[in-house]
Amino acid sequence: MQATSTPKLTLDCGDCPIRHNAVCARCDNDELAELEKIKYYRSFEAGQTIIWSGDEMDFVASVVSGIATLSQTMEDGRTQMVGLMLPSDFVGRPGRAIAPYDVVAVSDMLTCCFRRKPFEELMVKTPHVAQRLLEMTLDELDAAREWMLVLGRKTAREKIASLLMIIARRNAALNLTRVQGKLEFDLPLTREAMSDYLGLTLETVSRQVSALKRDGVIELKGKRHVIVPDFDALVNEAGDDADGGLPV
Amino acid sequence: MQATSTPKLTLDCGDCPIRHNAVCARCDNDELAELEKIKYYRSFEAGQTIIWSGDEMDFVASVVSGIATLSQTMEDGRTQMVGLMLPSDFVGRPGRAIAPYDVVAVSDMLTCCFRRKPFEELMVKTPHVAQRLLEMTLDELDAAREWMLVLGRKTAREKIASLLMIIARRNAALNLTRVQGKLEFDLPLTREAMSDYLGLTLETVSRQVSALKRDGVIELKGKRHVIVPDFDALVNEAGDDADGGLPV
DNA sequence: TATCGGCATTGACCTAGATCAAGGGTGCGA
DNA sequence: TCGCACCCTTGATCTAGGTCAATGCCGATA
Repeated sequence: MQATSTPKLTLDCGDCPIRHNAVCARCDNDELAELEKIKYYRSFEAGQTIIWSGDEMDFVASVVSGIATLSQTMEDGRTQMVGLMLPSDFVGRPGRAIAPYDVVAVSDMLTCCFRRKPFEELMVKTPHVAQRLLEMTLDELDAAREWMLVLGRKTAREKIASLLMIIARRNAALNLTRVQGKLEFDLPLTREAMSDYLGLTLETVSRQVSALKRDGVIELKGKRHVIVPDFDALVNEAGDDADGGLPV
Repeated sequence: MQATSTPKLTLDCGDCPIRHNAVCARCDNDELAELEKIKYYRSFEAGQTIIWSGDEMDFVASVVSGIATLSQTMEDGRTQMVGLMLPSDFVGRPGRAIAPYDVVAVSDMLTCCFRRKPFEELMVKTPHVAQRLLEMTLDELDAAREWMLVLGRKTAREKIASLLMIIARRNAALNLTRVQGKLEFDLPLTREAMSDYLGLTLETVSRQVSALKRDGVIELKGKRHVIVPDFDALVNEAGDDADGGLPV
């Protein structure tokens, strides 16, 4: 966050950090050139709401860097996070104009955007985009179903362990490190955001984090930096069998 | 279930009840002919497990008639339903050989199957299949996220009401009737299956169904036939705002 | 017509997690 | 350096829903 005004953002697709994971992953050079024509970058600050549920949404976007959350809120204020959007994840849906969730930037973010209509037209012409989007959507569906088990059947302690596991895994994926033995990472979420993801209260989150720490499953440096001495022990606490389900 | 032995099952795609909703919905006649070449029908009896989680799965399928559930089970036996597959829904995933969930026939079922490899090859050639599958997958992702709110934040009573709402909606969709005012339908699920879907115990399901009945939100004929005198009242009990989120 | 097995209901009691309430850091702007 | 906003933690208490247990209701089988 060194600049408060938004600088002109440009990036050659060839140099893009998410080139090989995002919707454009399968594109050849010609297709990439087509995308390049209609893309534009947009940045958001930590805490900023990118889209409100119910708003018209005239673009779709790939997360280039930073983290966003998708969440639903009931009239009485109960809220449930339904997605954690990390670099290369795709926000928005071709063919839909109204956003069904709030999208909030949790950290400072950079997104690669496409106006919806041109993107939809382009999808018809470039099958590799549609193919990749299908693959990504199927992965997200798996992740959502995995999360249904967490929400529906796991205890508070298991829920916390499950969340830490997922964050550790994704972190490892970004850094291309193995997830086993000792590892550490920063928690990108406040206790409240964690509670919204897990269907708990923030007090319960706090208590269970303390409990895991007391039991030596994790160590904390400050509030947000987590050290996991033994990843297998954490997986065990999550109640998953050894393979840990889908590597999200 | 008049025949216990499986008769030779054939059906012309033109006469298929799910022709305009399934993965083949967008196909033109040529594409349909391609599909017709590789399709085969398979029927299952109520209660039969179609696929075990972890099993090799060499086919994908559309549900033609009947109902199936997708569910995950933890080692200690806790189980969570993660999907309810109704006519026109698609089971299996192109590009994946191992089933991640148990798939169980809840009623007698008929499915239209394709061996996985030929189907994957066909998907490359017939973009309309891939397009439709993307659309269906996006819808399922929305439904899964909607369900995350139910599992994470709703009370037992709201959960039951939400489930009844969804079943009523889907039933209406099949019969092409409006969902408003008075309506009735059969519950396709046992109390236990309902509890697996809702992340509750079967006792709680039973109690809350009784409570909704006592309060006049629903009436029961037998254990499984539900009459909803006023759909809006039910929606209200589900805690959803008037529009009720995504029409699944 | 007895009885058996699979569902469903209902009651009594218990507990995990929610709720209410009181501090405890820590960083930042004045 | 003060003080104010945010987070976060911890304690005391309450309650929704789980657990355990008994019973009811059918439809199927003999």
